[in-house]
Amino acid sequence: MKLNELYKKLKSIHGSVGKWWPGTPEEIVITAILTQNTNWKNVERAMNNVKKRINENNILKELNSMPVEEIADLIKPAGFFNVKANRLKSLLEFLKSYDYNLGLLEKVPTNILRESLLKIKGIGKETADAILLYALEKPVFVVDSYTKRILERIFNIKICDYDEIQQLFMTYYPPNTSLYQELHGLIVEHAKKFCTKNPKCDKCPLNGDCYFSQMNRST
DNA sequence: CACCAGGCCCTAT
DNA sequence: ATAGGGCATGGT
Repeated sequence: MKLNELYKKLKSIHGSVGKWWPGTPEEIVITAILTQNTNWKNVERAMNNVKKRINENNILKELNSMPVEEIADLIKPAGFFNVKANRLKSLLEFLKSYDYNLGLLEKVPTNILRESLLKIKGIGKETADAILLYALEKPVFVVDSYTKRILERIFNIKICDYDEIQQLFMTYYPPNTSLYQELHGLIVEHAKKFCTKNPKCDKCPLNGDCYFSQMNRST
C-alpha cells in the first residue's frame, strides 16, 4: 500500500471521524496541554473539573486568573498536574497578549505562529501543531507516537525526526485542514485498536497491506 | 504486580 | 547531539 492510500483505507475501516478533536477552540487549547502523554479519558475528567469550576464565557481568561496551585488541583486526573499547570500558565500568558482572542491569533501567519508557540515552555512540536490544526484550523499535519508506529508497522518506514515525518505526510496529502484533522484522528483510532505497543497486529484489517505482519508471518 | 497513555524539559555524557 | 530520567493519574 502507498501512503496516499492510507486515508481512504482507514476511513473505510473506521468510518468518518470528522474534526475528531472535541471541544471549542478555547477548550482544545487547554486539552492540547492536558493530553500530553496521557489517556484521553483522564483528560476529560480534568477538563470537566475546569469547566465545572469556570462558568464564564471567557474560559482562558478565567483560568489564567487562578493561581497555579488551584489549576493543578483541578487538573489532577490528567496526571503530571504540577508540570501541566505551569505549562497552561505559560500558554495562557501568551494568549493574554492577544486578549485571549483566538480569532485574533488566527490572523497571524502560520509559520510565525508556530515559532511563537514553540518558544513557550511546555509546548513542543506536537502540541503546537495540534493547537494550529484543531483550535486554529490551520492545515498543519500533526505527528504523534502513533503516526510513527503506523509508518513503521504498515510501511516499514523508520523515521524518528518529527519534521521529516510531517513533511512526508504533507507531501503525499494536499494542505487541507479537514483532511489533516480527520487523517490524524483516523491514525490515532486505528493505532489504539490495532497497533498497540506490544505488537499484536493479527486482527488488523490492513494485515494484507501491513509490512510488519508479513515479516511476522515469514519468520 | 507491571505496563501504558493523543509529550516535553532537563541533565549528563 | 542524543539517550535517560522525571513528571503522576487511572485503566487494563
